[in-house]
Amino acid sequence: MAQASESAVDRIPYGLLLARLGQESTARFRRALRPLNLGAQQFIVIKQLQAIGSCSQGELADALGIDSSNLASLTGQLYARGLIERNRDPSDRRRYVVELTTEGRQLLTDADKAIEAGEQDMLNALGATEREQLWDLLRRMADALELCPSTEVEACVEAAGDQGLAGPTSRSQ
Amino acid sequence: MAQASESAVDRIPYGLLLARLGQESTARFRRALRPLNLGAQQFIVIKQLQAIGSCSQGELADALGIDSSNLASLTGQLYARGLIERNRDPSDRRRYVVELTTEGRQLLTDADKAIEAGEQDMLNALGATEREQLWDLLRRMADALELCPSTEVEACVEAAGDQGLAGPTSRSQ
DNA sequence: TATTGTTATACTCTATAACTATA
DNA sequence: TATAGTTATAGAGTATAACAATA
Repeated sequence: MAQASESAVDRIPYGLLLARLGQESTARFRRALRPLNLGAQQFIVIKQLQAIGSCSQGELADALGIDSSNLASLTGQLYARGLIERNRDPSDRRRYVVELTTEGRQLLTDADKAIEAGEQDMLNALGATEREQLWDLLRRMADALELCPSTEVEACVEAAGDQGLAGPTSRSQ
Repeated sequence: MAQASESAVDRIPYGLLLARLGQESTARFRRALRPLNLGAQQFIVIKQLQAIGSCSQGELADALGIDSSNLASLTGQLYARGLIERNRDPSDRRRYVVELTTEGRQLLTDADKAIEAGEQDMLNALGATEREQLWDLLRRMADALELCPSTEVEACVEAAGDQGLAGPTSRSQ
């Protein structure tokens, strides 16, 4: 492995590239979503909710790596706007089960359109194959960090191996 | 489970993955750098400065995609702490030429060590070859967006417009 | 007592406009 | 007039602690 240890200087660290690219992406979200009166974090929350389906606020906060206290205010705003529904879990009344409403899904459709252009523009330098590569690499990083799960299962399973072990949605932590 | 509008749903968009991964990376920077009393953005600024060498604040702001008004306060803090030097460009006294000081370089060495663990942890899911792939893909995206240039040349390229000559900023490398 | 979610608060980061000093 | 940088300010995002209700 030629990890260029000659000088720690020559390369901007991965995390820095990731941080800047992420900030750029967030900025594009903000600009694109402003006409919809939707904040970047609000979008991220409902988009994630769309991906994993209904879950508790704690699970959602965990999936997004957002502090639960901050998620509380986000879900509060989304609920006030009728984009999500919140119901107490009958088996544990402390838990709030959150879920997209029809309005939420509709807005998400508009939001997806709104961010499309900026999205494509950011990927402009890469060909189709490379985009797939990038997707795969980012997804695997996110999976390993338990960030932005694609399915409800991933959201709840700790570090269960990807193969076979998918049995019951054991929720132990 | 209703097969609801999954049409455009199937995938979390690139930008969302990028945004979350970037936020995670920034969060790790913050935690790792706190003992050094260095903010994430402060680190990003001096790290970028290390990469491209001395340049004007405007060029630096442009390279990082940070608004120049915000960069002004960042460089103010860094200067107050003796991490960077600021000198007026003799040929245009409006311009501030910023540059790392010896102390700045030293702190950067410590900062690099501090973020190392979190950096590796984030890349844990990827093998050596895949890390190189990821680096290449991210770098090309950033290059196309003129973000986080690796060299001074890249940082100044966009400034090509009102120039009849390469001017005083040209410094081959 | 531990956990789910809420409120409050402080801090960091981002965006915009008004201002200065040079050009 | 236009440009480089600064200041001020409002808004968005993050981190922590204290709290209520439930388990």
